[in-house]
Amino acid sequence: MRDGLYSGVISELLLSWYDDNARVMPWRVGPAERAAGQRPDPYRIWLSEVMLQQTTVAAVRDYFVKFTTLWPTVRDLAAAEDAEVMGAWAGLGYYARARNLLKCARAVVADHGGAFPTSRDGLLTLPGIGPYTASAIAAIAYDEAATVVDGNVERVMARLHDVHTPLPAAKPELTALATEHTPVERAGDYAQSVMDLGATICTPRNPACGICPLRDPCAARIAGTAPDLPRKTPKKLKPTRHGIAYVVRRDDGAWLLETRPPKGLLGGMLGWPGSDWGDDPAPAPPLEADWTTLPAQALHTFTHFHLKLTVQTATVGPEATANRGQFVAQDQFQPADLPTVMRKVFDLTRQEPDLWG
DNA sequence: AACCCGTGGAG
DNA sequence: TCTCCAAGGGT
Repeated sequence: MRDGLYSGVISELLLSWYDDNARVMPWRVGPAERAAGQRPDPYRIWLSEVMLQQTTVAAVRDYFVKFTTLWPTVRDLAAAEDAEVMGAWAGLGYYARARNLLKCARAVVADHGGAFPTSRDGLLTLPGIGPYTASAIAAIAYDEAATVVDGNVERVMARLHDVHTPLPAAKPELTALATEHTPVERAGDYAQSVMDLGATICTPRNPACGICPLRDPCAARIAGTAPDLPRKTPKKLKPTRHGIAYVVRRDDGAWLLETRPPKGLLGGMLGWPGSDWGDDPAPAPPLEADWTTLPAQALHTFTHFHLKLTVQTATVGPEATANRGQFVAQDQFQPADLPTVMRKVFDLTRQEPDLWG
């Protein structure tokens, strides 16, 4: 072991800290329930871990409660309609997760008798479960000594060992270090302890080294480099794309909406018909109408580009037919089912009091 | 391997 | 305001 940091020392410090400081979350089994012999439900662990991919605990909490209330078991989820699940996921982002969530639930029911595989390798075969999530479920739900490597673990390892290699090149090195520290016993608690530490003490900015359980062995704290680690290769700047969104309302109150193609950006989600998004896309109105252009644009930033959407509106008669999408009755449309950029478009139309007559 | 894929909060 | 970024996976 490099740096003289024996794995047992680190995991013991972290587990001891975790026993007193574990955060309370709806998907966690607390100490009292654990003492009573209760084990984590693999379905709930899986659901929480998928929701937590690149997403904060605060953002996930309400969605987790909603999903487990609507669908208490993996069989319930597997039997749900696609549109129901996509609508329930709306607002949480990274919608491929929701598509894979359904695929995975249905695979668990169809191919595994309704029970999740109990090993990391078995979990890895399922859609939406990658190296991190497979390790997390195996460790937390089944006590397998799998090593969990997420952004928190990478940051803690980079600081503990003062690794200056920038990410993502440093990933193999940080993974190896994390593996050396993973204990055979309580691997699930250990994994959660590192992630809790990263979320509350070993934070990206202004780490609280003074109260850190690893302050003594931490090489970066000793070197004074902790706030600057991990280093990262600079990322590209985001271009700005433009587009037109068309909001059509029929006399009877119905809205013209479309389900977007199943792959790519916002795949499978509900949205307003529109042009392509690019440098100067061609207009693509879904029907012939007397269009009104709203004074304000909808502004939204995705992972890799900014978007400025011009919003055009029209009211049409009962006989109107569109070349795209379908009319949805007023009482069957809920703005909460829209991804955020589409909800912003909707909100802009609500700011025009005289718009719909 | 590099790129694609959302969102809201923190500073 | 703007940048960073959070319990990544798929392709």
